[in-house]
Amino acid sequence: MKLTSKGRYAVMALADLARFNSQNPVSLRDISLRQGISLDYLEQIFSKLKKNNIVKSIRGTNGGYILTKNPDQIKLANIFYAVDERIKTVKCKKESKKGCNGKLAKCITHNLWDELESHINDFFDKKNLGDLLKNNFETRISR
Amino acid sequence: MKLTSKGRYAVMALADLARFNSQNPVSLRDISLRQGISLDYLEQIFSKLKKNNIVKSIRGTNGGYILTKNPDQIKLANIFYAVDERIKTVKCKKESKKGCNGKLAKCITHNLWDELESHINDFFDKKNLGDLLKNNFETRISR
DNA sequence: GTATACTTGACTAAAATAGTCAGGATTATA
DNA sequence: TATAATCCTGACTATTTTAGTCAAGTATAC
Repeated sequence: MKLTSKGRYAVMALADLARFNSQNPVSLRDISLRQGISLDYLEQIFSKLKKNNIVKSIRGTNGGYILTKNPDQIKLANIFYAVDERIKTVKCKKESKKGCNGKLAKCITHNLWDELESHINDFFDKKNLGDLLKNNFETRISR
Repeated sequence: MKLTSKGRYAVMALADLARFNSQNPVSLRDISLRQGISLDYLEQIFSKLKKNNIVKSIRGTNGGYILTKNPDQIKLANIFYAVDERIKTVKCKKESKKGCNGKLAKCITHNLWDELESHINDFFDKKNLGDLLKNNFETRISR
């Protein structure tokens, strides 16, 4: 299973982008300062986000990044997928036609992980960037 | 997030134990051979399972391990907890009274991880060893 | 008393993660 | 047209985690 800071950073950065995104591009430098994420690391992450068509870039002075879609249309699952956060539970090493680890049948845990995996994928498939912003706002006004 | 082979091995080994457990203790050597898991590694794992009162041990020749309870009473959540597989999603490093990363508010992803965490915990809380054995049996007769 | 099995703690190799660093390309604007 | 702000790319590295291995026991059945 893999679910690490890279995915979290990606979501944080995109949420930041969505909030300060009013037509004008937002620079990674700004995101870096606001979110406390290393600029160099952000560059790595945004390179992947761009390849996956989640953001587009504008170079040069006053350049930066812009979301390609409405925040409501960007699923968290898409984001994780883009930065290589595969929701992968541990697999049996030598799965073959025979089964797991060369045994006759699938190992007893096999279906279990598959089931968990789809659970988590569903979770992220149902949430989009817009939800996150809305949720955050609600939390803030509720105190 | 952490969900690795150690947890999988623990579940596999305990399922094996449950199947071949007819009053008589089952040795780690047998489990090791049947499941293809290193004996030394199993010893580490069972040391934790014993501390957490999931199995009891019988030393000496013909010794081995026995489940302390009925398989139906052993939740997978208990097993993972025992072997230190915490279902921990990535946390914000410097969470303080102020919030995350020294910012004023909680970071926007904060609630998200909490929510995912309880989702996964629920999943493992609802499943027990007995379910797993039953499920595996059903799978096998259904083909 | 010997083989079988549990017990314990330290050690280690490999992989993954979380960055860092260096250099380059593009563009606004002064 | 020079310069600063950006994006862009790939290689490098330190740290942590994972998945073991190894060694030296102790207890017990036979």
